Amino acid sequence: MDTENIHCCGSFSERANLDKWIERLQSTGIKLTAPRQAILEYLRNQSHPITNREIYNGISNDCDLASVYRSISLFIKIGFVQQFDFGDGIARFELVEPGSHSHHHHIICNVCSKVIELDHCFPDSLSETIAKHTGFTQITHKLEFFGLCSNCK
Amino acid sequence: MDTENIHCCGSFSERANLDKWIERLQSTGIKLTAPRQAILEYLRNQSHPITNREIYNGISNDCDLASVYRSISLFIKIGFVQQFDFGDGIARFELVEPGSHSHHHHIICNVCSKVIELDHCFPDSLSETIAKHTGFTQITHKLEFFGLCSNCK
DNA sequence: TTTTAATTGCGAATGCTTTGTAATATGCAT
DNA sequence: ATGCATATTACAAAGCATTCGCAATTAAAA
Repeated sequence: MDTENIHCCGSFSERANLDKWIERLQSTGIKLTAPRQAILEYLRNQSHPITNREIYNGISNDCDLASVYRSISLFIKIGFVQQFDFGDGIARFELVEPGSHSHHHHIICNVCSKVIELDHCFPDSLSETIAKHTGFTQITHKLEFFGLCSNCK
Repeated sequence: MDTENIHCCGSFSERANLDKWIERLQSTGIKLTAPRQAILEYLRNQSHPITNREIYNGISNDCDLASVYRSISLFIKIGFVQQFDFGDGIARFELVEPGSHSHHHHIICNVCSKVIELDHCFPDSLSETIAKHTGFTQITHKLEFFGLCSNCK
């Protein structure tokens, strides 16, 4: 067992943070189950998008893989989780911290798959131009960057 | 059968255009086979990215599905074809017209899946900023827009 | 025409994801 | 606390895009 994790998960503020997620979950009317708690807690400790299988491996005996898929779908539906696509055919997921600036993108190294979170994005005027030009409304976008990280160049 | 296609495929300039692709293919040293010709010709008549299965259905008895996958991979490797990802887990492909402005994106209707090609993109300065900020080099990006088209709104 | 190597078709396998179902656990009312 | 109605789970199997192995075929060079 890993002392860093003992410290991390045992601290007061971290525990309080998890409780907030549990409260939010219960306020939606859906049931609080052991798998959902385990998944939320595991997601909370990640700094990059992770796959369903990574979640499953991370919480191992606590939950079946199919239940991870179902829980994640549910979390997306209620806005707890955001899906990202790094172009390798495997969906990745990240917790959406309430109140934070959740809109962001990533840059992924083509060689070692290192991921860095980005706050950068293009100005809204681009979407507005596209709206005018195409007649589309409620425009969203998926944007990810790729390249060679400083270690692999 | 569709008169528009008869006109399109039978015209002199269109035939010349196909011949150009065949010449380019042969100049790379790889073999000119019936499946590859059929796939190139089918791709040439599309105005939006299409899936491997759509190609297979479009050329039907001329080629096995596995060969479509293999040919498309090859075409990507030699720069004839570009891959796009619309977020539904099915890869889509488009012919790269030589000499044309090939870098572009799409906007896809969330309801009816209508696709419109876009020339719009953000300025290079964004990638440069990200390069400075992350230390990454050779930065590329994947960008697609989503929304409600004028028919579905 | 012969030769050689690339390419194909076919079937099977892979890997991510979804679904059906009987058993179980949750939240609520009592 | 206890029982009930229902959501949720584990497990197994299926679905679907994609890849792979291999013998038969075909294109291009000799």
